[in-house]
Order: sequence, then C-alpha cells, then structure tokens
Amino acid sequence: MEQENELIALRRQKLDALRQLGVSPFGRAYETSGTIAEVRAQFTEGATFRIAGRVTAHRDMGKSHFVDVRDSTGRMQVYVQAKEVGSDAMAVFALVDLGDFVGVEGTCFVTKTGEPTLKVQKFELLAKALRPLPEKWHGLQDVEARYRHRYLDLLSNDASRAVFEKRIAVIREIRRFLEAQGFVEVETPMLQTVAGGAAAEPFRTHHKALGLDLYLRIAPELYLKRLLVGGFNKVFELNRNFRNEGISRRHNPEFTMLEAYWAYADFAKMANLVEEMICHLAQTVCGSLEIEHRDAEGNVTRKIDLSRPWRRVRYRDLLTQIDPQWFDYSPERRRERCRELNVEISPEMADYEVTQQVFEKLVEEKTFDPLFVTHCPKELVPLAKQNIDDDSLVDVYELIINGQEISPGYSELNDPLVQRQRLLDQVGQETQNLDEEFLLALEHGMPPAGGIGVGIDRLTMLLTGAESIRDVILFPLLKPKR
RNA sequence: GGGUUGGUAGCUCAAUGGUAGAGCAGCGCCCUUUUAAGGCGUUGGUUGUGGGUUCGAGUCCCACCCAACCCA
Repeated sequence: MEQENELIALRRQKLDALRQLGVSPFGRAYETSGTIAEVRAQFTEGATFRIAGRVTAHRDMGKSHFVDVRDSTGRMQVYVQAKEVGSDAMAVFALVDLGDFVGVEGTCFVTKTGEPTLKVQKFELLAKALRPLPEKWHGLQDVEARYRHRYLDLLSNDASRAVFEKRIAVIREIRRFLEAQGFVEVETPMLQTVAGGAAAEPFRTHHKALGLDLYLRIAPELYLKRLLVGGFNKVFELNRNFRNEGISRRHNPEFTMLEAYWAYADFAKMANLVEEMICHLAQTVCGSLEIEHRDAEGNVTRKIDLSRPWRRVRYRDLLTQIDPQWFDYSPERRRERCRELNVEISPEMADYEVTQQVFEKLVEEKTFDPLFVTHCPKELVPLAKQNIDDDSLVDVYELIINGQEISPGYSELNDPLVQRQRLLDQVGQETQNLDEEFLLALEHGMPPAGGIGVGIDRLTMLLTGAESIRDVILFPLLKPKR
C-alpha cells in the first residue's frame, strides 16, 4: 500500500469517526426530487426539495454554513445551521469534506445576495471521498493528469465536460438522423480472421479454445457489404476500429467510425447524405452552421462555414490549381517540383504517392471549409468502382473539413473479378490476407451501392474545436506510468 | 524512431548553483445571509527515477521513465 499522506490519513480518520457515530460513510439509495437543474427550475420560496450531489465548496460562518452541492446538471447552495438540523446531524456535518456526496432535504429561500438556496432540515452523507479533489478555481491543468484521471478532469473542468457532452450528442444525432432516413444499425465482428476493408496494421490476438489467431478489425466494411449481398438496403455501423499504428494529435489506436451503405446509390448520392447529416449535427449540437474554434482565452482562432452546397472538385483539378502542368511532368520533374514547393517526399514513394503528398500538404491541410474531392486515382482506393469514362479514376469523394479528411465515400466496387484483382494488387504475395469469404459473397451478387465512412473523433474535433484527438476521447491510450 | 519543451506540497504555480516558498485545500480559533466569504494562527516536500560534477544541486552533466508539441 502506498504511503499515506496526511490529507488522506485524516479523511480515513473521519471515516472511522463517522462509523463511531453510527453513520455508514458509503450510504445507500437516496430519493431526490430530481436533478439540481430540475429543482432549480421549480424553485419557489417555501417549497421543500431533496437533492443529492458532491460538496464542492464550504463557507463556514461559525454557527451557519453555506455549502455548494453539485451534480452533472448544476450547482445548488444549501444552508446548514445547528438550530435547524440538530446537534447529532451537526456532528456528522463536521466530518464532511469537500468532494463527499451528500443528500439534503430543505426549503427554498433566497439569500440577501439573491442566491436561491435550500435551508437544510435533514442531510445524509451518501459517500465519503478519501482523497481531495483538484482545486476549485484553476481546476486540473496538468494535461497528463487530465488524460490519466479523466474523472477529475470532468469534475473540475466544465469545458472538458462540455466537449464530451457534444460528442455524446453527435453520436445520438447520427443514429437519429440515419434511422430517420431508413438506415438500420447492425453489429459485425470486431474479431476477424482476416483484417480487411482498409490498408492498416492490425492488432493481433488469440482465441484459446479454437487455437485461432485473430485480428481486431481495422474496418467493418467487408462485413457490411456481405449484408448488402444478404438483402439489406440501408445499413450502418457506428463503433470502434483498431489500428496498430503511431499515436499523434490526430490518431488514437482505437477510434470510432461510422460506416453506412446504401444499395442502388452512388458516391454522389452519399456525398449529399453526408452533407445533410453533418449540417444536421452542426445545427443540433452547435446550434449553427458557422463553427467557431477558440483558444483557451476565448479568442476565435478559426471559423468554419458549413453552409450548403459544399464545393465538389475533382482531384486532378485541385492539383492543376497548384501547378497547371503537374500531370504533364515526368516523374523526375514532379519530384523536383516537390522540393520547390517545400513538400517532403521520400525516394521510395510511387509516382501517385508523390502526387498524393502534394495534395495532402497543399490542399488538405489548407482546406477548412468543406470540400468534396472527387474522382481520385484508383491506386488510392482499391475498394471503389472505376469511373466509366476514365478507368484510372474511381468514383469516390474524400470530404475535407478543418484541414483533415473527415469522410470518404465510394461508389462501391461490386464486380467480384475486378475486386479480386484489386485486392491481389494490394496484398501482393500475402494471399493469406485475401478475404476469400468476402469475395465468395460478392460472387453471389451485390447491388451497386454507395458507401461512406465518417471518422467520429475527427468530426467531434471539428464541432468542438478540440486540437487533439485525445481531447475528444474519454480515455485515450497512454503508456502506464512506471 | 528523431528533435524541442516540461515533470517541485492533494491542486495551481514560484524559487542567479547557497536555509525549498506562495495561493487554494487541510488543521486550530473567531464570526448566524456567505458565494474564489473574511480575520488570526498552523501542518504539509524522497523537487519523475538512478547516477555524476561540486564545499553545496530543484537548478549543471549523463542515462532512464512519463507527457505535450513538431517531424518521420
């Protein structure tokens, strides 16, 4: 057991003292009149209410005490005096610390400074906190502590709590929106024998009873398409993907992804759907299509205008806007241009990767208002349908907002023979990474369909102004300390 | 993986190589309408870990751990 410091030791002594008084310091259910916000809304002088929450401040006036009680909905001041609650209860009250959970019953009155307050008749200790909470004024500032002990961050930093409430609303509204459009939510395997549907390094795991090596999924795509084969017309899945790659401001090893598939639609129709959905989210979650990002001091650092219609520009045209001759150059000349444009490339990059690098640095990272990039080169997206007029292109969009890719959308490839070849090109020699079951399903016939993916963490960053993905994930992955 | 910055009391932060400090929280006393309550007093430290330099290290050097940011 860790060496106890004085503050904790003292609280443990109070625990014993409470038991001596016959009080259970980790009480039981407590019937309230509602949340603190609800009680505040019904506040009428003389009325009696019961509330429960944490003690977050204690102003000791000698014979009378003002205590702030907080729950997730708000704060209520309560007024405790011996003459009202009696000496037995005061003995218990003397052992209450900041951070403890209490339940109080009291009548409404307004103090002379105008604060709605409950004059306490009865109070109960509901749970003792054995450790002190972060300081009331500055909250918890240490970034590492905020991630490691998120509960303390949520308790002491309103801004952090607000971000997660927005995230919860985003997820709820996505479900509401898609269900209203006739999509059904499904669940497909997270443990997969072949990790397909994206180009990423998977996590490996093992099933003991079957003696079977498995992967955590990198995408649900190949299973959702099996459902199109199986006769579902509009499906979506909103859940976790896992990629065994680096961690950065924009990457967490597990992240939340929406994928939706719509039979008989195409990428352009999916673009409309995503446009409509994100506008719906902005309206319901932020109350506006004009998103403002602010720094810690509250100054506006970025404005993003989500008003429709969103720009749709071909990949090729975005590059010729940077250099009109780009596609006329030799591969060597393009590499030279990269150096002139200050775009870093490595020698082993294929030609299309060099172009993509220019796109990422000079288009994607500089685009903040929504932009659908369409008709990308097929090497970039092996699971999409080729363009009817130019088979070097695929019928896809990549939606860029806030300087990052938020959502790809495809006209899904449903030709099993082309699909097999494209997957073979992708996996090279490692044919054990070919999902034969998926190809078998395609051979039974998959309707033409549109599909989308939406990175929920990045979308939440966009809507909350968070600079780091860790600020929109409750418990981001950190190395254990020591 | 490379670079930069950081880690000091429960929390927020100070401290030219020279006695580790403040505010909040805590503890004690005073105060019956306070609200970052106030007043008086007071406790609390293996300065991330391990080495080294030095008469003397929170501070300088080396290694390691953890984090943030940038780059790959």
